[in-house]
Amino acid sequence: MARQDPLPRVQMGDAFETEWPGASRLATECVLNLWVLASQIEAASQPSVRDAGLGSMASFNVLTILHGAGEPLPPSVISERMMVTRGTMTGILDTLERRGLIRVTGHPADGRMRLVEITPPAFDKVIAYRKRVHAAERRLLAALPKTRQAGLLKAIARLQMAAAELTI
Amino acid sequence: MARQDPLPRVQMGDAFETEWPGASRLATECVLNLWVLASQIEAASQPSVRDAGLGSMASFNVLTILHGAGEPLPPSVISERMMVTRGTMTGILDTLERRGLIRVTGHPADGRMRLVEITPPAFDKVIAYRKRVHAAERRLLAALPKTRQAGLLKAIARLQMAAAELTI
DNA sequence: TATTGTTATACTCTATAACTATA
DNA sequence: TATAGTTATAGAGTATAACAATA
Repeated sequence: MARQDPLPRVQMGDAFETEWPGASRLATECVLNLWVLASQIEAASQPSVRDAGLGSMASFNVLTILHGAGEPLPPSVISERMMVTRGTMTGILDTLERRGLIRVTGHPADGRMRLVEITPPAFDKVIAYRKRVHAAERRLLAALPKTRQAGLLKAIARLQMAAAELTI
Repeated sequence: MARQDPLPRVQMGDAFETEWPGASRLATECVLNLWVLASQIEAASQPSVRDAGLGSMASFNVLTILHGAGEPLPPSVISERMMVTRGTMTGILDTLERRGLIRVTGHPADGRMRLVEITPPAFDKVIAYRKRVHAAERRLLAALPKTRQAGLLKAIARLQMAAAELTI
């Protein structure tokens, strides 16, 4: 009787838990293979983001945040959501502006702030690209039955909560 | 009766599937929150890798590959496993050598190749760091009962197989 | 001819620290 | 004083393309 379950990419040896006292083989394999899967998805995304005229992943993240917000945002808000410094954000926004993907204006109420706005061409590109992304997401998750998808999402939600206090 | 299940960080609106024909809300939420979780883990790892004297994430990946291989490897093998070009690998190895974490020697059989070896101090640092990592992995996964952990790993394995052919 | 590694070049992202302008 | 943004500086990682050495 042959094995039917697929094997994860990264597997620890049988002696893992004796070699590493205090470690859990199952936990380590979960984390490592989660990271491998995320890398696979990012590797598939990166070229397509570039080909769609949306620049790099960091640039695309800014556009996604602006698109999701539905309104112009100040750089400080974007830098907080992306967990980068304000200085880093200035550089990313410079790149985006040079490519014509955003427009930066002054804040009407607070002279210290600026407002970042997605341009119409960039908006259209984001729409077109998201169509392809959502279709790809559906194809990918089709590897799991719906009930397993729901279970996966629930597990991820629990891990997100735990990861918020994770220290290494 | 209050809700007990944790909610994922990223949630699509109720109208998602009508706004994006061909999309699956569940699939999109799975992929996005998987990416958020991976980002959380990476954000927690990055400073600790640096503090452990192991440089950046790319440097640490090289050391992990060498540590796991248990023998010196040529740069071309490492660059393939990390999915970066040979030119990029030259730069990463330069950084590692400057920090005294690797040693590079000539290949005894093929004059075109070189062999990259982890240094004893780097080896010790990797051991010490992995102890902490494996303990953190166990703490993180403790958010799920063992049977859920096993189900998660199986789901990840299936998605890895599907992701290998993913095009966006 | 094919492969391995290096170099030159360029770009993006990243952080820290000092600075200006505004609140 | 505190906040928002920019600039200067530095460094890491990334790719492409051309190149030398070796197989």
